[in-house]
Amino acid sequence: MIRVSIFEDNKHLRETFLFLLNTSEGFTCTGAYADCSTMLEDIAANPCDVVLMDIEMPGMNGIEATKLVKEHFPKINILIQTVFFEDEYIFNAICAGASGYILKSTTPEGYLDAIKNVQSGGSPMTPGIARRVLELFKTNLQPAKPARVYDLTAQEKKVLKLLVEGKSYKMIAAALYVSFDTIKSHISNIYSKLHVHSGTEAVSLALRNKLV
Amino acid sequence: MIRVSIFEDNKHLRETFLFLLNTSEGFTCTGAYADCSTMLEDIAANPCDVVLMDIEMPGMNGIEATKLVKEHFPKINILIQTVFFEDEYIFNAICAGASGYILKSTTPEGYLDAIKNVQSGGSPMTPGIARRVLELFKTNLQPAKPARVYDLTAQEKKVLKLLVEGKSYKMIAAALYVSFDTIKSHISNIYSKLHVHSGTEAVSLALRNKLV
DNA sequence: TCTTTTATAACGAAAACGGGGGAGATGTAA
DNA sequence: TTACATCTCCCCCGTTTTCGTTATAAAAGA
Repeated sequence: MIRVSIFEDNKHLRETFLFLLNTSEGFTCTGAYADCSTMLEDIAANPCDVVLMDIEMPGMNGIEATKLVKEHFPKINILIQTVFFEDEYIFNAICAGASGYILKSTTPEGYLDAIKNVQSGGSPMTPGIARRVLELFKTNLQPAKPARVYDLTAQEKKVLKLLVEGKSYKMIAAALYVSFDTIKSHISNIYSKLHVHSGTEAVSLALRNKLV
Repeated sequence: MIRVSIFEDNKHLRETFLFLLNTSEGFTCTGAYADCSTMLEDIAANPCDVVLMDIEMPGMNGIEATKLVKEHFPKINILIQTVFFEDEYIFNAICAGASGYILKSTTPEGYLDAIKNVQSGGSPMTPGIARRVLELFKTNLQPAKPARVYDLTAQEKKVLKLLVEGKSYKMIAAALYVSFDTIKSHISNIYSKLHVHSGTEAVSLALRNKLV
């Protein structure tokens, strides 16, 4: 039995979902709300597994609400449903922690499938949405990696990592249980391998090239 | 009629797909190949709408192949199918231009649905894969990341930028046409605003939070 | 108007850093 | 075996950075 909470400002739609869930095998609706003003209390009072979240709502919108729910109830799977097919929304919804994103043009069976899907660890998306997600993924996250290793040894990588964390030579020495001079020696070697001449340069290069 | 090319090294699977496609309404298989050695010529000789691509193949792997196909035939939709449920593969496949990613555990009907889906502009993904994609999306691509501005002034931002580029105080002073002591002063202010106590820490924080 | 912020600049001292050399103890590869 | 690389440590030396404090003029805000 999947417990679902509904946040949807349109009365007709909200009651349609409520009816659909309560008359379908394996689903139960634990709450249907018109806005998110008392959302956290509502969910706390009526626990659920999945939240069906509208984006466009008076007061707090569905994306902000998603973020909040995820902060307080990280285990709840949130299924966004909207009429908006826009990158900005998709992008923000995903980053807010939504696990699925479907359009309101979805059929009732599609809704139930999506809820089942999201609850079993999937991420249902209207086909076109999924394509947009991949496009966003590709364009925003291009090169994957230059993957150059610069031939740093294991110890040197540890030292570089600590350096990137802002540690001083002294602190790095303490952290690795070796002497100050050993760290100096390692760092000197790191600099020559990375072709840099200062800690700031090394950190910059390391972070830009994802060496750490 | 959706024209499909198959790249799959397993003979049994390859022939199964071939049979499935040629006996299903609305599909036709224009070629079934065991490797990608002559892939571009194969596709040029037998045009298709969708490529069903295996990842693990002798010689060129499916991800490299995907990249190549997309370069030469950008309109072809590529559906990756594999036994591997690994972030690294998913990530690279998407970046290579794949439009769908399904596991080989998918049913025959699932395959046909996926092919139809990918051809009509969707991005079919095995439920768990979709979830992984969203996770990767979220972790690799923090939302625009305004986060905190730390109230750095314009001049301080310039100084920080130069610091991140690995410049020394002296070089920064020269670059901004001010005195060495002025830079000392700015950097001191930057550190206190950023709550750091060294250049490496400042650079690290600046890059991580995309302040520059 | 008065106050605050910003950018500029200076001095001094302690701490940290960067570069140079050398050297012994490993373990592995040729 | 002889190399080679790695990790460890030490010394010296000069430079750079960090952290104080102080101060002035300009700009912006109340």
